[in-house]
Amino acid sequence: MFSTTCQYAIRAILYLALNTDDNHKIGADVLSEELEMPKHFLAKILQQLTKSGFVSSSKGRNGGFYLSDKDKASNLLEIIYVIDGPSRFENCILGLKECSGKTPCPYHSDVQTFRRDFKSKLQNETIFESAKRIAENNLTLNINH
Amino acid sequence: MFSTTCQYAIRAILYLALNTDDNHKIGADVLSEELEMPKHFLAKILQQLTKSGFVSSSKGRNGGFYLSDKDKASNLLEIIYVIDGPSRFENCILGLKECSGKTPCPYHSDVQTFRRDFKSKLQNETIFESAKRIAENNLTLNINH
DNA sequence: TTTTAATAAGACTTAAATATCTTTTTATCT
DNA sequence: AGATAAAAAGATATTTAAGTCTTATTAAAA
Ligand code: FES
Ligand code: FES
Repeated sequence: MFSTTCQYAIRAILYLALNTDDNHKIGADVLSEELEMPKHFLAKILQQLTKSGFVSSSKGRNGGFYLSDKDKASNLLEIIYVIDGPSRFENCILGLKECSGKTPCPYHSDVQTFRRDFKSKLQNETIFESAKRIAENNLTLNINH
Repeated sequence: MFSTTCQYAIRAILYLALNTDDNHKIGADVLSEELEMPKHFLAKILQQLTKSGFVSSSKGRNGGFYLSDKDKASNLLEIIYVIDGPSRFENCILGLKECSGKTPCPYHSDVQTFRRDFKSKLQNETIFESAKRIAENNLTLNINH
C-alpha cells in the first residue's frame, strides 16, 4: 500500500507528534533507534518533510526535529502525498490506465469504497488528533513500545 | 497493493478464463498484445503459473496457454499467493513486525477489516465465477476492451 | 573563540523488481 | 523428414527503491 519510505515517514511524524514540540526536540539519531529505522535514510526523509513544511528542525548543538503546533494541525494525507504522491489512492489495483466507474476493473468497487473511506479518515484527522487517539488507545508505532 | 507481476498475472488469468478452454488456446504473443503487457515478461509469468498448476499449456505448433475446467475451479487468492505470497494481506501497513489486534498500529482496524473482506471475496469466488461476473457486468481487463 | 553536536546536501552503493534477449525443447503441419 | 511455430528455460540488462557514506553548514556550549 505505502512505500517503505512513506511508512517510515508516517511512523516518524506520529512519533514526533507524541513526543516533541517547540521545546522538546529529538535528533534523527535517537529517533532512528527508537523506531528501528536506518539512520541516514530517516534523516533524508525528515529533511524532505522539513523542506515541504510538515516538520520543523533546528541545526547545531541541541538541535533536532520536532512538530510545532502548526505542524500538528496538518494531516497525514498531505504527508503521504509528498512522499508517495496520490497514485496509491488513485491507480487501478490491477494496473489499468484508467481507474473510474466508467470502465471499472473486476475489483474496482470493493477497492474504491475502502480507499475513499481510508483517504478521508487520513485527511479529516489532524496529526494532533491522530496522536491523541494513539495515546488514548495505546496504539503501536514500534514493536518495542 | 499487488506487484506489477501479480497485476499481469491476475489480468492474464481472467482473460484466459473468458477466452480459452481445452479447445481454444492463445499464444503468449497474442495475449501480450491484447492486454498490453511486455511479451517475454508475460510468458515467464504464465510459465510459472503453468508449473504451479493454475494454467494449462501445450507446446509446439498450434500450442498456447489456456484454462481447463479444472483450472477454472481455482480461485484468485491462490494465484496471488503464488506470485506475491501472503504478505500483501498479512503485513502491517506501516511496516511493523507484528500485525495483529494485540499490538495494533493506528490504522490496523481500518485496514484489517477491508483486507479480511477482500481476501475472502478473492478466495470464495472461483475463476469461473469471476469470469462470469466480468462478462455479465462488462468489466474491464484492458483499457481497449 | 574553539570545540562540539546537530541538520543539510549530495554522491555513492546495494538490492530488488521489471524487462529483454537468446537458446532449447516440443508438437504439428507440409 | 524437414520446416515451422509454439512454450520452456535461463542468462542478461535496465530501472527503481532502499540504504550508506562523506562533506558542508549551523548554532550552542565550553
Ligand atoms: S479500475 Fe481497477 S481499481 Fe479502479
Ligand atoms: S498492525 Fe498495522 S496494519 Fe495491522
